[in-house]
Amino acid sequence: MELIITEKDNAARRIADILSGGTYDSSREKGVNVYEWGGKRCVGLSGHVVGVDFPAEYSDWRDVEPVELIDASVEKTATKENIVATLRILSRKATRVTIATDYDREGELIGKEAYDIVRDVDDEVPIRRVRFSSITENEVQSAFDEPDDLDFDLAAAGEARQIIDLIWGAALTRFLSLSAGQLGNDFISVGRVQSPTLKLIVDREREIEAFDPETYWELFADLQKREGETTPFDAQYFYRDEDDNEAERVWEEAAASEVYEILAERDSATVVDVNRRTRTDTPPAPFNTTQFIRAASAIGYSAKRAMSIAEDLYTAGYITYPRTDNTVYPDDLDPEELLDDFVGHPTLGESAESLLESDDDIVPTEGDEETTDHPPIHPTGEIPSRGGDVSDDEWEVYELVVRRFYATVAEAAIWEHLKVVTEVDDYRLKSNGKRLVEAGYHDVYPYFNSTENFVPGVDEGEELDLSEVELEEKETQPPRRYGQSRLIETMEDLGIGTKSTRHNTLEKLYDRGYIESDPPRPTRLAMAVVDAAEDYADRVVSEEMTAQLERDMDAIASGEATLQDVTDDSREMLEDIFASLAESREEIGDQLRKSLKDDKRLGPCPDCGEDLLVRRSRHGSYFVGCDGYPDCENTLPLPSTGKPLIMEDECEDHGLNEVKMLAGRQTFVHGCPLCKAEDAGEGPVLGVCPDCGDEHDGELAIKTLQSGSRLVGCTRYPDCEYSLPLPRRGDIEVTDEHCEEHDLPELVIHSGDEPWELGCPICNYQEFQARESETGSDLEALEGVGAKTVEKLADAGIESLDDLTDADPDTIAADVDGISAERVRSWQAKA
DNA sequence: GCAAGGTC
Repeated sequence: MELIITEKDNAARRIADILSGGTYDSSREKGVNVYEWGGKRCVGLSGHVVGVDFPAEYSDWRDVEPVELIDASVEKTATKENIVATLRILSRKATRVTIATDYDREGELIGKEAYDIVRDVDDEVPIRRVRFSSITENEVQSAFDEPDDLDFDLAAAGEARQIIDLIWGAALTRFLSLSAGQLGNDFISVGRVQSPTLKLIVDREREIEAFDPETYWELFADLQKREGETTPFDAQYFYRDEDDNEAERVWEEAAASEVYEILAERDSATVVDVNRRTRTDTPPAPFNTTQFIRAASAIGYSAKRAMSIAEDLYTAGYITYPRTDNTVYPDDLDPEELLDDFVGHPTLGESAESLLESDDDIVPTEGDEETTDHPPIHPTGEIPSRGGDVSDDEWEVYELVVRRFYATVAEAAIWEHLKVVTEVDDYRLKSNGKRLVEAGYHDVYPYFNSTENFVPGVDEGEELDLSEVELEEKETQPPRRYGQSRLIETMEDLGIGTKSTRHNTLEKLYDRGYIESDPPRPTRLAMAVVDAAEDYADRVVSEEMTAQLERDMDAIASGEATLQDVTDDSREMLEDIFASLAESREEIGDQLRKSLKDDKRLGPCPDCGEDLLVRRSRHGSYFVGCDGYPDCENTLPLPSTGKPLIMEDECEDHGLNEVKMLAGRQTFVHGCPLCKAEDAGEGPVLGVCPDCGDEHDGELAIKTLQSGSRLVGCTRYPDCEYSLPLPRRGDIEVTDEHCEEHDLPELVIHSGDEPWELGCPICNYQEFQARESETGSDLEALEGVGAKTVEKLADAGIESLDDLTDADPDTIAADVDGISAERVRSWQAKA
């Protein structure tokens, strides 16, 4: 019995299909698919099934000095126990083992992990390795015809990376977290990839903060031919600067006005130069992961969402593997054959047909990167049905992948650029026109900007009408923040992270409270962490650490160095860092704590002048409290939905930062909490609060929230969160009748023609609850939905079955971890 | 409860 081991289930199934000619049987062993045919079994791992970690005695952060981690042993433990167990069982029956993991460094390491598991069971069975860069009949067959051995040096290079990342990451993360007293969920993390990425964002923010805008002026006018093509076109004033370059910006107002006065007086300009040239606009290269994310982001998908959709499309068999560095199609991809699959399709067919009609041979474009891992992302030829197999969003991303493939086999586009220079007295104007002469690939790939800019044909010496002269005052702008896809591209350029992890790294920075919003903006904590790292552990925020590691890994892979050499050197370097870090522990901790507080600061407390901070109550709800507490007890409420984000805008009346509530698609701007509190106001007091009245004299009052909805709540909110619901509409009348049981006035609601008696608000609520529990309605009633899921959904703004049925499953899946669009759809069907 | 790298 031969056992074939692949990196993932999907690959296992496809290899079984190819090698068995479609005759394999599949079964499940401990939840793992096993494919079997004629004396062979094939099983897929799930990437790494073992991971590195320190022994258990190092696990309590408070018991261990971070520096001790440097020399702690590093163990491998199973992280996917069912797969490891299955592998052990299958190995016992194997007479030969073939490792068929992905053809890259990490694949070699994953293969070595499988090798160790097999060897642990059987130290004799022959183990061989096959390598192929795409799972196609030809590649797989020839790989199995010429098997090779596992490359232990290459795997060791990967292991060195694991060890170095763990030791540096864990030791420095624990050091910073301990120094700032941030244990538990809010630890302060550092790592070889996340920290240089964070530094990119922080450095840009520093530039923005240091930016000093300068005023300048630009002049524009309209020109028009006197006969023929008389549509007006734009012209802009320019001059020659000291270096004899063309410049449009005028830095002195007086100079700008002088030009303006002259131009405004004149009504004609003379053409002094006409320059026409054509430019070839070559079609884009095939998609690797980074370029795919970039293109998807241009049509409105976040990196996370784009990858999640791509993974779904891949799993369903519509596109190839979405994690790849490769931008060169493999030889066995036949573009004509793939185009043929789309012929006749109602929306994708026409483009494919036009490409097939071309007389020239189809030669796909190539990017700079050619790797052995996987082919560039392209459609498989299996076409999903829109609205049936895939949602609208998934279709949009699928179409992008299809059209990108079209673009790579399409003709270049041709542009004609026309530059016209005109003269008015001594002043010059220029007009830049561009026209798409041959649309080429733009016809099949409409995602790039192909707008034309009209400038008519003119002759030198021709007189043109001049009108609409305008002088515009402008300011130089600070550099723009990096967008998510720009960050991922920059990471790739710097060589940090991998195709599979870059987008996750950004998510991690969000989770750790280092960045907020989109495009990401760093928090004060992020700036303090980068500051501290720059001062004491510069390596960990520099891309140079990865560059050095890559060199070291190459040395291990080529046999010039050993894993031991490299990890020893790295440990020594970290020892040095800790030597200087130790003395500054308190100073660093102070700085981090201060920035943590800065991230919560809204502005001055109107009562005492200390800082108002966003805080969290014991019950988990957010509110605004004073830093002067307990001397100052000033508090302000925040809405109960979502997580507060402090915005840059400040309230003019109170000098407080405005607050935005992040709740997935129900995200909204709350504004200045003090303004809101003043607007909302408290209505009449009804009676004693049943929760805290005895102890703290809390009273129940009718309150109007910023959303316009009303409730009966305790005057001591947020310290006391007791509340009762009130109807959305109608005027509330407080009657003289009192409920004997609760000693509260009965309420009457006036809306429409008939007033209705709500009665005592407590009785009313109890009756409501009784009805609720009878019908057993709402989210928890759904099968497979527990309290935890309800909580997750609430964070995304889904609080009832009604919300759920109205929501878009894909958006929910993108917003909430661990909930798939598929699951949401099944709930919607049941609801 | 630390990293980064696979994969879902």
